[in-house]
Amino acid sequence: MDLSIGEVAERSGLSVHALRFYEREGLFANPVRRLSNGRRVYHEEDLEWLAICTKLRSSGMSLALIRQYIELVRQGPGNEQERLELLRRHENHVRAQIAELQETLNVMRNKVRIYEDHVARGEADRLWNPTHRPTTEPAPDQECPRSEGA
Amino acid sequence: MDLSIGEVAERSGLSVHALRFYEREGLFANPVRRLSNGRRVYHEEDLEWLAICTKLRSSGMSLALIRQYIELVRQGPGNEQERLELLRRHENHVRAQIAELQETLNVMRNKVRIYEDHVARGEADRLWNPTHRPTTEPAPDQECPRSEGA
DNA sequence: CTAGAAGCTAGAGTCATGTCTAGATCAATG
DNA sequence: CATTGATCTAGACATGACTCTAGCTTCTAG
Repeated sequence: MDLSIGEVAERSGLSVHALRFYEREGLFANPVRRLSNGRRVYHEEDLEWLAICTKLRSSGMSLALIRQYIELVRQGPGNEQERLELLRRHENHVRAQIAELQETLNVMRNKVRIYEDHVARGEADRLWNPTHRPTTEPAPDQECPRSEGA
Repeated sequence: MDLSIGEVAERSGLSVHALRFYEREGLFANPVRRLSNGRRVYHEEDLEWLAICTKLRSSGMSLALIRQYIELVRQGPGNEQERLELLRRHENHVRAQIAELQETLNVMRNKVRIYEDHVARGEADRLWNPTHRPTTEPAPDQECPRSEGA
């Protein structure tokens, strides 16, 4: 079952532009074939790959890394070790991302509130006690207040 | 305790360029003050904010969104509802990211192997049975093979 | 007083990841 | 046969988030 670039675009969710771009970037395992009139022909396996590809992309794998991987695939059997290592590295990367995101959630829950209190108190402080700044310089090099100054 | 831009850069992990850039982009709650000689003065609370900021960034919050948030903070109390909503939206975004990353891990575990099998079989197929392609056109418009052709 | 480090501004450059345009070809249709 | 729509190529443009440069000032140490 042959597929045109338009069909692949529709089914993969990528634009035809992106598909041509991916091809230029060498992201297809099998170089995309052409009809005698120059038009690209895709097959189901390309869609499968694009689905994986999109998933990897959305997890933050760069096109450069995906290309590295697909280059190994293109070289054929024998380098499974390297492929695995590459994927493992990304897997670790993904795990780290997840951990960091979890932490960000905590930050958002706690720290942001605390920070807002800081700001609120800071504002109040400045409103009521504008003399708490000068520390580095005696007199002429004090900070010039911006909005409150004039 | 006043801090120069260099000190803040060192302690925040951001470059001095980035700090000036962030300022231009309006990412500081309190506009950065200057000494009479024009140099920026930062304080501990700026470092705290930058820490949060960096966390939000690393979780994929865009500078634009961070700016929206900090603008609400700048407007002072009264819009806590909006701030919360903004953070909640990002929180959901982060959750979605985590879910997607988990799924990506599964994909990497399973699908990639399967895909590689496909490719392997596909290659073998083509090597041993080069007649399985022509489907759309009778004869003159068959695909022109690329590497194997010549 | 002078050299070197650190700051300043405005604006140009970079990188990744696409998106869009122009101008041409080709296929199907009224 | 003319139009419409899908495709092609090469290359320009866009965006986000920085990064770097040029040219100048200012601080600090010797």
